[in-house]
Amino acid sequence: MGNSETQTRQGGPAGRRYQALADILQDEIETGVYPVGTRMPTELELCNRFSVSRFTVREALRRMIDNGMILRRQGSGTVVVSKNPTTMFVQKLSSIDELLQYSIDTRLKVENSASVEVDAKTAKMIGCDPGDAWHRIESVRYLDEKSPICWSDVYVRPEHQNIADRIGEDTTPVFMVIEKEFGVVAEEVTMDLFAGSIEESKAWVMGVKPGSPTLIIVRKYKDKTGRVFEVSVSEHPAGRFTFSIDLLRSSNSD
Amino acid sequence: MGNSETQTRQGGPAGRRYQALADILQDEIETGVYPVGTRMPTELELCNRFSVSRFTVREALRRMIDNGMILRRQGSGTVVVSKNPTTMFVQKLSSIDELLQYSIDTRLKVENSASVEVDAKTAKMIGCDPGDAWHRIESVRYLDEKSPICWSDVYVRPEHQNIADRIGEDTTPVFMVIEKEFGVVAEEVTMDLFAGSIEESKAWVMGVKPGSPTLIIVRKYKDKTGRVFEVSVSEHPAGRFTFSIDLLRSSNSD
DNA sequence: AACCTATATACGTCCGGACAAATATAATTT
DNA sequence: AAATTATATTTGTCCGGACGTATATAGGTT
Repeated sequence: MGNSETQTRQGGPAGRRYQALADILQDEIETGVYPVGTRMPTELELCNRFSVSRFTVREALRRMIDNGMILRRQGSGTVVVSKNPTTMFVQKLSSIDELLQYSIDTRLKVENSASVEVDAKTAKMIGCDPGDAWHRIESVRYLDEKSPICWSDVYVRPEHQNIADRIGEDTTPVFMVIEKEFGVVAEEVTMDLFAGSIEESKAWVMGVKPGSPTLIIVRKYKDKTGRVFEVSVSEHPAGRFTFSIDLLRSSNSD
Repeated sequence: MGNSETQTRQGGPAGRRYQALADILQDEIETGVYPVGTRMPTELELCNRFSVSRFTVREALRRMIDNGMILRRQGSGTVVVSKNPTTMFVQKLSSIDELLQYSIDTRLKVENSASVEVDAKTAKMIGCDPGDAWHRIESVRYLDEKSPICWSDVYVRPEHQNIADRIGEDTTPVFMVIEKEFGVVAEEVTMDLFAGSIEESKAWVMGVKPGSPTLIIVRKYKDKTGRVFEVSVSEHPAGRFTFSIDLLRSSNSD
């Protein structure tokens, strides 16, 4: 990268200099020049070695941050945290509806609402201890009057139990009602999807044969302290519902 | 932002100037000063209006890009694409394994490999026209010798059919073999999950009763032109497999 | 040895300037 | 009017410099 006279990139490979540098550094990490856990050269050292400005170095490192290969801390330095670029694919959810994957005109109808002590089986499914006190709202989600999509058991904390009255009023998701009403914010949502058989009581409501296949989705909503403030267990009889995910290769242009 | 004398941030609110600017601009977008679909002021105009350098403006706009509010194109300008910061929840897949959700020590065993013309039912499932020519690789994924996890039908383009020999050699995912072998790159992956009943022939191999519930996952791999170059249909008998998604509220400060 | 302090180090923020590359616009030609 | 060309506009890349702020290190104190 001879840069004696000016910086006019004449003769250069039409390339982004920082990208070329990022490629080199990534390669050096992969080949073990900078092992994971160790510290990389400082910005100034990289500037001197490659005869580029700090801007170029920082731009290169910025990309490597996005790729999850390095981690930087002011005053400390740059640490290698991964040998190969991570976050290959990214899913972006642009709205709550995409998260829940229901069109806004579906509606919950509450079948039952009561405080319960969860049994062992449920405790395992929703990820709490047996005997914990939760308020369970049993409901059915309808597309229209005659078309039940899924059975949904919503578990909320006892102190939030009065939100049960609000369910079905409009199409607002339950966790958003809690957010608005009690000020908690869902910082993390985990979803588990697996297949199962529908039990007799629910099968009757859903209009399918007992034991027929269902897609079970367990959603756990956590606030920033990591405390789960809502768990929902939805059972979708086969053919009623498809869960779709669209993953795009992250545009970090490796 | 009175900045008449110098840039030495003396008296300044200890603040990141670009962040303050980003906040202002985001607020102006939300309040309709720059409606969605219209073009925002140029960098130079923002520099003048706020008496900051281009660096600061670009840094602010960069954050708004990450938030999905604006879109920029060289030579063209900056367009508002969203009123409020989108991507409320972001899923990051740190590796291919997370995408496939199998630990690296699972292994595919090919049961059958042949060119087929897809029938109507399969065509609908994998999203192509009936009669289209694909090469189908039927296989079973094992955790160890005795533990089948799922049945997997992998459809690849006829011109890629010879990769069938490579499956099972190591634990590399099929689409990565195609990527490496033929140079195509998966730019987008869509996944559909739903419940179904396992058919008799597969049930026998998987060691479950015919008609028992399964989690069916259909994965479509597209290159950058949008052409699907691989479709895999995996059937996981109930109890064998859980698909987990972890969504984090995107940390774009706001 | 444990604690505090001064210093050096390294990343973060911000400026001004310059040229490159892509796009849009205006002018010209056909 | 349509197509082509020239020009202006706008973002992208890159430089050198300056100072702020957080962290680590070395030194001194208790």
